[in-house]
Amino acid sequence: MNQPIQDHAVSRRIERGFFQRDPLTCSRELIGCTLAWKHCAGIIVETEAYSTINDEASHTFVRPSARAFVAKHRPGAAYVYFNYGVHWMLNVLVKGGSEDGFVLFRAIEPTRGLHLMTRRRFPESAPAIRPIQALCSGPGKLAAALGVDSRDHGRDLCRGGSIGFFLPEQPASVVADVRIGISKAAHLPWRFLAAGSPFVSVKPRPAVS
DNA sequence: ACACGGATACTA
DNA sequence: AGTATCCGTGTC
Repeated sequence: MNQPIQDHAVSRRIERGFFQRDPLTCSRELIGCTLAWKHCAGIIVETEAYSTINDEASHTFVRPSARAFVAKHRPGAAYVYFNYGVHWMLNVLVKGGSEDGFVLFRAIEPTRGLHLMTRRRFPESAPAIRPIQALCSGPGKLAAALGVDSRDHGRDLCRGGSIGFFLPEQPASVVADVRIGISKAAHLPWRFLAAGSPFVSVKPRPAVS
């Protein structure tokens, strides 16, 4: 259990240049990649894109502090914030392409550190059979399972070590859908999911034909 | 359907 | 200071 990242995976580590592109491209291409976070890891199965350009749902639209964050950090920096007084949200800054913005991580398929993630998510519970599909099936769940909090705000996710992103053996099949849980600019199809994955927060609505 | 709960950025 | 808003989850 808790095996370190394999050598072949290390060679597939995503470098900073990956995040020097626009939010939509990064959000789409991160689907199927592995997010490694210390002793835990999972396959990214759901993301959302937020842009600093004409996106009312982005923090940068109304928060000077978010705009300052974009200005001060390099692409690949973690943007972490507390929402609804309850949950931490993990984003990564993308910067230097046609548009700057963020990718919000909404769900991963857990692959490593399952016991640790389960303990973090259900600290008071006795060991019980939990549906693994629901362990990281939402941005708040994901951050809680990985132990993400304010200390990770601004962290460089491209420095190597036990935290980082890794390309899959082969590209995933990706589906696009509208973003979830937002009150503004909710019609934009900027949510990306691994096709058919049971580990997502909300299944995509069927495509209209 | 609803309670839970804090950071941020307003108004004054 | 007080108020409005917010990219959610679990339980009712």
